[in-house]
Formats: sequence, structure tokens, C-alpha cells
Amino acid sequence: MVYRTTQKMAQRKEANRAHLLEVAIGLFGKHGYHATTVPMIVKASGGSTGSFYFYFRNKEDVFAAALEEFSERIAAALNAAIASAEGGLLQRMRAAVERLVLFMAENPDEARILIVESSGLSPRLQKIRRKTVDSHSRAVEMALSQLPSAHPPLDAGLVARCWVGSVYESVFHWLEQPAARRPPAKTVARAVADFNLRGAGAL
Amino acid sequence: MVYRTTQKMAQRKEANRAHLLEVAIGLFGKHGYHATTVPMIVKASGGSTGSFYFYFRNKEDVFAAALEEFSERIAAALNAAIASAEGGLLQRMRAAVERLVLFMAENPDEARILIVESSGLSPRLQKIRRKTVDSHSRAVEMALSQLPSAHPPLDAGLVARCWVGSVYESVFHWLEQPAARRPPAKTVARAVADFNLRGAGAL
Amino acid sequence: MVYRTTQKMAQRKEANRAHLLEVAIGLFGKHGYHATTVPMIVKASGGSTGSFYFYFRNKEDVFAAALEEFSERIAAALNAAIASAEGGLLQRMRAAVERLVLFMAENPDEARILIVESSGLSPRLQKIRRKTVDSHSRAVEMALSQLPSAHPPLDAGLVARCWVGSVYESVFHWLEQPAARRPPAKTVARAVADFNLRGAGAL
Amino acid sequence: MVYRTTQKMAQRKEANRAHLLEVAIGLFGKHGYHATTVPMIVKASGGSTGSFYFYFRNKEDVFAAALEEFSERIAAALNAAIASAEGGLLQRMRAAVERLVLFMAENPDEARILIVESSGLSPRLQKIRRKTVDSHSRAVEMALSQLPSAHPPLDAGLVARCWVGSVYESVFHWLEQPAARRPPAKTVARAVADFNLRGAGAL
DNA sequence: GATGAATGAGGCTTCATTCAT
DNA sequence: CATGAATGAAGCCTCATTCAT
Repeated sequence: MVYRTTQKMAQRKEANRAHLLEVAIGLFGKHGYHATTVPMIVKASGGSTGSFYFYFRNKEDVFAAALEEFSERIAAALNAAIASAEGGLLQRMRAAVERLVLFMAENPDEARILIVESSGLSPRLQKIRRKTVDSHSRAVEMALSQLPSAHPPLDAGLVARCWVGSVYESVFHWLEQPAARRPPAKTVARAVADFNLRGAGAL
Repeated sequence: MVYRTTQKMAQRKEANRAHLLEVAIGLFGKHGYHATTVPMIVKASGGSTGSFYFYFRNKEDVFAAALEEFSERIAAALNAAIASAEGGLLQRMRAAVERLVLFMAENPDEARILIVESSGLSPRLQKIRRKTVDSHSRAVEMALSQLPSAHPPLDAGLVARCWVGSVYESVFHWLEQPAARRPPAKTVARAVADFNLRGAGAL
Repeated sequence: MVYRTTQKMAQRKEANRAHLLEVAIGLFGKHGYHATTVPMIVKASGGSTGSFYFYFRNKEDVFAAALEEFSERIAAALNAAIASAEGGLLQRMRAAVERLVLFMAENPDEARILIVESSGLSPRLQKIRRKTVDSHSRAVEMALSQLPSAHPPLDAGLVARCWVGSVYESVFHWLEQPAARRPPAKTVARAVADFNLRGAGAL
Repeated sequence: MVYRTTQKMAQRKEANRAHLLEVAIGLFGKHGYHATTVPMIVKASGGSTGSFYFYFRNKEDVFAAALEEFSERIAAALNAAIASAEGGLLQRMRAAVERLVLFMAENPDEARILIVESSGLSPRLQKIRRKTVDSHSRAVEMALSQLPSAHPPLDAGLVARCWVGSVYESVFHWLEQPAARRPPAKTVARAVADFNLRGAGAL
């Protein structure tokens, strides 16, 4: 019998893959990369081992997919936030920081994956993480270069790094607290934005 | 004649433990917690499996020891730097940041262990990391509380978190670059200090 | 088309498990619990380590399975023997003892596991052993309670314990002798039954 | 310097060995052979590893010593009980059984070692255990041979085996119960003696 | 004689991945 | 395409025993 790839099949395949990915993200977010096993993902997804390896080359692959997908979604959210921000460069920068913080707060599993779990892994995974972080960093860098600063010229790269670091650590700390004791994400977002804009000499 | 543990033996024992720990730190720093195996440490140390487990309860234990030792050394360095800083609060704060950055730059393996590797680990390890990070954070918080800020009252806790995050990420990024292309640590230290002091409204 | 677990596969699986169990029983019977290692079982079974742990949670688990399975088989054999015994209570009691002895003689590995190897083990294993021994003991106790004894009232529980002990030790001793020098199991069975019935005041 | 073995030293050595042995018996009795480690014994004894291996060739050796020492003590107790028993053969037999049960009840650690822990061990240990059990068995056998039985001739060996088995299992069961719920050892001893004498046709 | 640090073989177990059905 | 049984490399750790001091 010959199988022809119908459109329906393709859709179904995509749906299965997406389901698997979603389940995996949840587990990776909750338990971390190493403590999450393929059998765990398989079981939680309701599928079979074979199925898993049909949709993903290996365990690293799902993690990479999760990371990349999150990376894209976050980039999109940032762009949207920046584009729709009213006002000048300053407002756009603020909008970017706040959106970044909020987006992570809204997607805690993915945020944990990016911030906490994706360090210290294989070179390939490191690269993906770096790509994401760098893109955040470069966005800041670019904005800074357009900013007529009153201060002595800053190393924009370093400032961008500080900026990203402060966002990540704030979110990390926020995530670490029990949900009940967390301050509103919005408050955090604003404070972090203040800190960074001031640090960059933009306020 | 009574046989007792000689002083020489005790010294030797301590030296062996220290050697093992040092080797382990190097490997953890280079490969990360999970990719570093007990056999690797044993082989690199020139000792035997049994010897390893004579000095440490298990793999987690060496990592914890590394983390704690570094934590103490860094605290000592910070205190010394702060104490010997000339000038007012501002100078002391700057001295603290710069020393932190420099100390990490001087101890790249330990820094990697603290910043990168100690995140998604067991509760016990998490606790040690948190203790260290919190102590950094609280030091900043305390200084901020003494600062007569011109700005609207800041959430000192959050600012401290941003502060620590920017230091860690900067160092992390600095460590990630090939040694040849790294800017002088001193430069980085100063820039990070500038960013943070300004962010905290101290400049 | 939907793929489901075929009946054939299920049968195969069961057969594999049974094979593994059988091999393990042989080794446990010959070398005892501690001297039997998982690698030994794996090698003797022709399978792989992973396969072993697919069928059993751990080493203790196979032993427990062996113990339980034997316990059930022996109970079934006893019940059958008692049910098919012609005559009164006395005949049924005698049938039970004799069947117990014979069944053990016919299954020397399992008997060794129950009598010799299952003693100083983990609480879980102890519990299984106790359950089995107690069931033998209680069967005797129950029979005794129906026996209009001419003797002063006996502590039925203790008598039952003696009864079981004499059966086990007899079988143990019988098993310890080289097969060539063993008396016919039937003879032993009858002698043990005589002893116990007399001891219990039933003869 | 030349060391001469003084009498005092010999005494001291003997005392050390005895202390070690006593400690070991307690641990073997409580945890069993395999769960008792040499480090445990060493620590509990307050001595050093080297010391342990000076007094005993290896772990098996202490266990063997414990078994043998108990074997001798039990034999002595039995002989004394038999010798001092008033009355005829019957009384002496009864005295023997009761003393055996009581002696075990008074030395629960040793009893556990003999009954529970010494099965399924190395050939050497098996041999020691067998020697002890056989001696009990032969004592019974001998007595039986002098007994003008009214019953058809019994296989004295087998009866002896039953006899021993019933004693061991009774004591084992008695030891297994929490001390609070145990019946008086004397009661058990009498009941077991009754059972065995009756079983052997002596009552 | 005493001490305790050192050894290393080997046990148990996990889990990413493959492949026959 | 789906399933889940099978694989085996490799990790962590224990513990009986030795030997330098």
C-alpha cells in the first residue's frame, strides 16, 4: 500500500507534534531538563515512545524546539509592544522592558526554561539560548545608540547585558516566590524598566 | 605508647580534600554539574572512587562544598573591599560592585558554578545558591536604604535584584567570550558599577 | 487503522516475564538472595539489563514475585489435597502435611527460597514470608480447633508453629542432603505427618 | 625495640577481642549479617578498622566466632540442664527442650543469628550452623534411641529434625513478636516440650 | 600493636534510543 | 504511521580489605 501525504495528515501531524511540545514544555518548566525524562513526556502526552521519536529527533530536540518557539513568540510580543507604544524612543524602550517582564510572568514554564534550565547544557542548546538572549540584548543596544545621552558615552553592549541580566534575575526571583506572595507582575515590570532606563542614562 | 592521629596526617587529609575539591571545581566549571561525573573527578584527581566518597558524601556534596567555599571567599572579598574603600557610601557601593565583578573574573570556574550551573538543581543546592545570591542582594538593599535618594522611593528589594542580575549576566557574558577578545575586567567592573549606581539613583 | 497491543504481544510479554522469573528462582534457590546478582539473572536469562527492569521494579521485586507465586501455588496444592482427601478430619490433616512436604520436595528451589532465604530480609519480604507461613500455621490451627482432643487444652497457635517448624526443618534437611542419599519424599512426608499428628494429640 | 608477649598483653588482647565480638553479636542480631558492615562494628566498638582486622581475619570470621561461641554456650547449658534434671529419661528430655527454648529466649541476638541469619550464607558458615543444629538433633536422636517406644519404630533422625525445627520456629516466632506481647518464655518452653515429647511417642 | 586513610571491584539502577510487529 | 518491548552503556555508590604511618 502506498501512503500519500494528504493535507489532513500533515495537519494532524502538526497537531500531534504541538501537543507533545506543549506537554514537554510544562514538564521541562516544572522539573528542569535533566529531571524530565522521555518516558515522562510520553506518559503525560498519552502517546508512545515511538511516536515521540517520530516527531522529534531526540530529547534535546524537544527542548530546542521549546526554546526556539518561545524565542519567536517573545520576539513577536516585543515587536508588537514596541510598535504600538505611543510616544518617543523612551516610551518604546519602556514598553519593551515591561512587555518582556510581563510575557515571562505570563509564561512561567517557558521563562524558567529560558532563564534557569537552558544554562549549562549542550553547545547546541547553548547556542539557541545565546541567540535569544543576544537578540534581546541587541534590541536594547540599538535603542541606546539612538539615545542622545547626557552621560559620557557608555559601552552600549555592556549596558544591554546589564539590562537583560536585571530583567532575567528579577523574573527568576519573582518565579521563585510562591505564587501567593508574588507582587503584581505589572509593578515589577515598571520597577525594572525604571531601573534600566535610569541605568542607561535615559531618564 | 598511645597512637593518635598525628598532626601531619590531619594536614595531609585536609590537603587531599582540598585537592579533590579543586579538581572538582575545575570540572564543574568547565562541563557543568550534570556533565561532570564522579569517575571524571576521580580520574582527574589521581585518586580512587573510595577516596572520593571518603571525603564527600556524594556528588552533590562536592558541588555544595564548592559553592559554599566560593560563597564565603566572595563575601570576605566584598567585606574587605567595602571596608578599605575611601570616601562615602557611594564609594563603598562602587567598590563592592567592582570587587564582585573582578573576583568572579579572577575565579571563572567558581563564577560559572555560581551563575550558570547552580540553577536548576536539587533543593539543597538551590538553597545554597539562594543564600549566596540573597546575601549579595541584601548588601545592596542595605546600602540603598542609607542612600538619600532624590528619586521617588524605590522598591529596594527589586533594585537589589536587578543589580545582582546585571552583575551576574555581565560576568557570564564576559566569561563566555574567548579570553583573547575579552575587555579588561576592570573596565567591565566600572561600567557595571556605573550602570547600577545610576539605576539605583545614586549617581 | 488503529494500532493496539496485539494478543500475541501480550502473550510474549507474559512468557518473557515468566522466563525471567523462572531463571531468577533457580538462581535464588541455588545461591540465595544476596549472592544472586541482577547481572547474573540477566546473563542467565539471555536478556538485557533493561529488559529485567522492564519486567521488575528491582531485585527485591523478583524475589517477592517468586515468593508470592510459590505461596499461591502451595496454597492451591494444599487446598486441593485437603478437598480430595477421603475420610475425616484426621485424614485431611495428614493429607495436608504430606502434600506440603511433597510439594516442597518437588519444588526444591522455591522451597529453599521460602524456608532458607526469605528470613533476614527487608520488611517487605519479611511480610510476604510471614503471610505464607502464617497461612500454613492458621490452617493447622483451624483444624486443631475442630479436633476433640483427649489431652489438656493446647495452645493451638504454638502447636501450629511447631508443626510448621518441623515441616520446614525436615524439608530443609532433606534438601541439604545430596540427592542420591535422600530417602523417598513420600517416606519423609508420612513420618513428619505422624510426628505432628501425634504431637498435636490427634493420634 | 623488641616486643615480648607478656601475660598481661595476652589478657588485654583477649578482652579486646571479646568486646569486639560482643558488639558484633548485637549488631548481627539486630540487623542481620548483610546489613551489618565492618565500619558499623568498628564504630560501635569504639576501635579502629585496623584493630578489627587484627582480631579477626574478616567479617565472616566474627560471625563464625559468634556462632561457635553461642554453639558452645548452648551445648554447655543443655548438658547442665540434662545433668541436673531429676527423674528418668523423660524428665531429662523435657529439661533439654525447655532449657534450649529458654536459653534462646534469654539470648535473643544470638538466637536470631543461629535461627534466622545463618541460613543462606557461605559454605563455611553453613557448616558451622549445621554442626550446631546437628548436635541438637543428635542429642535428641540419642535420647530417642533409649526410649522404649510403644509406637512403631520411628525414624529417629527425622523425628529429631522435627523436634529441632519446632523449637527453632517457635522461638523465631516468639522473637518476632514485640516484646510486650510475648507470652512468658517458660510457657512456650513447656508447650514445645509437650508437643515434641508427644510427637516422639514419649508421652 | 594501633590507627584510619586509601583502594577498587562490583552491585544496583536509569534512561535515551532503536526496531520488530 | 503507531506501538511498546528491548537494549546496554554508563552513572552513582558501598564496603570488605589493605597498608603506610
